Amino acid sequence: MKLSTRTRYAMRAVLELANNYGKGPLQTRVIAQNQDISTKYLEQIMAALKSMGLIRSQRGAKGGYILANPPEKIKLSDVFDVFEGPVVTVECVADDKYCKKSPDCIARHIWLEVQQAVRNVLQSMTLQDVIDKAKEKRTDYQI
Amino acid sequence: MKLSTRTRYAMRAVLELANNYGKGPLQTRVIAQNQDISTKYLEQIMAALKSMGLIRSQRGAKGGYILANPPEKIKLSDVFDVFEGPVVTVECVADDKYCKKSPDCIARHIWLEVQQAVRNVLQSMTLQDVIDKAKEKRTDYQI
DNA sequence: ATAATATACTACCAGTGCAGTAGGAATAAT
DNA sequence: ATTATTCCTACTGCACTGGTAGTATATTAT
Repeated sequence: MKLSTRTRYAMRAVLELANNYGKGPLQTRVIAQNQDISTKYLEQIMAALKSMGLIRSQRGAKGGYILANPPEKIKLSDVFDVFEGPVVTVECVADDKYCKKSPDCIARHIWLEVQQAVRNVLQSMTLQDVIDKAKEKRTDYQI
Repeated sequence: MKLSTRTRYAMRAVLELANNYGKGPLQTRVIAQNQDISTKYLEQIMAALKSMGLIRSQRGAKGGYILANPPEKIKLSDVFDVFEGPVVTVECVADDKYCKKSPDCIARHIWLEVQQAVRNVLQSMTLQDVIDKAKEKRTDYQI
């Protein structure tokens, strides 16, 4: 049970955008440099984030990306779901018709609890919350 | 973020063993039939569970598998870790030397919280707890 | 002994997703 | 026109997943 680099990079990228919110577009190249990621790879990740409506783009010189909504309106689960999907554990948890045993299934109940725990964490935090926490921790905070 | 069938099948298998605890060994074939899994595939899963010391085997006719410890001594996380590993989210959460940024890293903190949430659920429940919960729910409980 | 039953071990395989690399086209600012 | 940037598409190596298959070995029952 491991996160993909896509998800990790996406989270860092939107956190950078959140940190830069209100200061104009931020370029993929800059984010990639800050995070030490392949620019070309990050490009694809940004495209996915855009297609999900999480970020907006500005093409051409001095272009880049900005958050589609203010950082306090974006939950971490919104970012998480782009690549990890809404399903956290198994299909039958998301779709109770997936298996006829579902209603009585003990195993399903276990994974349901795990999933709820994860979603609780990610839905209860916004990008702004994370930025704030970092700022209060230290002035020269890193993302 | 999805569980492998290995983990799901493993959990169901040990729950069956827990349910059968004290009644002698249970065969792979029987479990596979109950759970509608390929017997050969389950064999490999059982082998892994054995190599991790979670279950014991009895070879030959009337053989099969039994739990290495009573069901109230086995946590769900013990089973989970066999295939999903101790790491739930990213390497840097398990090993703080993985990345030099770790101490100040905000992103890492997020995944750390997610991981804790998952482990809380799985470490707080034993196989016996799950069986008990199923029994109190209905008499003709299924695993 | 022998047959039947079960685990143990090893090899193999097709499909999928991951983690990129690469090249060029479209667009916007200077 | 030049430069900077997103956009789009294709490709690739590799590891993992989810199995299938065959054979060897151990144990029990007859």
